[in-house]
Amino acid sequence: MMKNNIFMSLYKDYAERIDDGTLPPGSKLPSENELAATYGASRETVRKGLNLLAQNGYINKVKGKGSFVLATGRLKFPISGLISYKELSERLGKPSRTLVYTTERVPAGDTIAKELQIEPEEPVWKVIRAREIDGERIILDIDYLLAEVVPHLTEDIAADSIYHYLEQELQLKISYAEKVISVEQATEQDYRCMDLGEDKHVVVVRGYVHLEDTTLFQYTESRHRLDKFQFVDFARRISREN
Amino acid sequence: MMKNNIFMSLYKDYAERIDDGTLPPGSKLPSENELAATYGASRETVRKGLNLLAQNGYINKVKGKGSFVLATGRLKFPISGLISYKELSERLGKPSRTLVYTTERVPAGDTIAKELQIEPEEPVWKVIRAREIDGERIILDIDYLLAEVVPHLTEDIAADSIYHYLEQELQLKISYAEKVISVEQATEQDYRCMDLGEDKHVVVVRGYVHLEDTTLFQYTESRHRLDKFQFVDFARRISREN
DNA sequence: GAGTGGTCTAGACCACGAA
DNA sequence: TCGTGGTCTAGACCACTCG
Repeated sequence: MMKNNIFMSLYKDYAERIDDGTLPPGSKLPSENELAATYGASRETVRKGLNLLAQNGYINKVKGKGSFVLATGRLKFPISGLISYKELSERLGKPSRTLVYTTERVPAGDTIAKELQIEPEEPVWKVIRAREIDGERIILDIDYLLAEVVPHLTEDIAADSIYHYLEQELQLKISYAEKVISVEQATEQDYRCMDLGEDKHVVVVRGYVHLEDTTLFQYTESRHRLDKFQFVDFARRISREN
Repeated sequence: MMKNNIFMSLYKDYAERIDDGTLPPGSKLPSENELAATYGASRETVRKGLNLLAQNGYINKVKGKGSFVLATGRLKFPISGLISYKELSERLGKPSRTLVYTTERVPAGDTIAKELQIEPEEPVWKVIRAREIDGERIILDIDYLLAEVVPHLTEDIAADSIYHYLEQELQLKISYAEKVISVEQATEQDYRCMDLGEDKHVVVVRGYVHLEDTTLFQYTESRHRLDKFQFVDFARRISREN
């Protein structure tokens, strides 16, 4: 059951030590040769792990000098990338609650069918949840999942973590997602299900989630209150040499 | 002068063919062994190039089947990642113009000194530019660059591309950036320098850009009109084994 | 079973930084 | 010069898909 990738072990070892502050920003990691020795692995394998750390903003590699821990983690508590709300809130460690408004199996309908690229009659699971932080309903998540892929769903699962259920119970392999962030007029539903102030707008994060075989199986609208919305992105520059 | 990385050539070859539609979504790429043969390279080297394509949302790799072109590119015209406005507008192909309001060398001042983690007296270049698309000033970019790193700057450079100047002329190695997206009240300056409608808010993208040696040398505020703002993100799920 | 991608190895040569 | 990371190789074994 355990996965024994050496490079993934190395990645997790160091990601953890950097996250919890054992390795403070500016620290120097052991050289690739040293790591190869301590992990009993080849240098190329060590490099795979280190490159993963670099991509995710944990370290910076400098030719001739070594690998160094970045300070990014300090303000990394918000998030980019493909992560579930449960995983996120666990990292934040803030008092947080999920209110489930809807968990029902319905035909997709024209609008959603277009987003999921299916027929309007096709059955989907429709889940509506509000995320309450510090006593205010800040985020409204509206999820649509292909019923063909996810045959069963309950309010209890929706209240906990749908992703956890999909990956652990159904053994689905979630591969990648496209997200589009924009700002739109608040709807009637937004006013009803969230604690909006006077703002007429909400930030909308649309997510299109795909399985390993590229099946588009989930469409999500995550609607955020303007004043509480924040999105953090870490980006490396691709070399522009000719 | 030319950089001859084999894996980078492969990446650029296929990125281009996917961008321009020569390879439509769903197409199957040659197998890794075939690519190794045609590029006269080892399989590991080919895999480096393919993994880059996968990370950037061009392809999806499936064990036992092959690598396939994703449809993501179709709605990829907006952007995530670390890319200059000039590179972006060239991809979009829309009529676009840059208005330079300010190009001056000044002491950082308290606010900017804090963002750039320097002393308030330290000199910085302050550049203010509006981006006009379809005849409307949609984006207001306010850049601060360490004068110690960038000794000279002109309005002509600001009107063209600062990044191009930094990388090509000054040979600076831009490595990574953190971006934070949020929504804030529009300022007096926003109203003066942009064509805002009735909206009281703007989307603010703060960027902290670092060199290879992790020097923080640029702080940017990119202020966008609500109704024109869009941010696209491609994310792969990190395996959650264990 | 043949073909595919995923992981790993034990070497090699290079470019860069520091002493 | 020596240690560092960057690139590359030629092979190996595995897990998966498909006919």
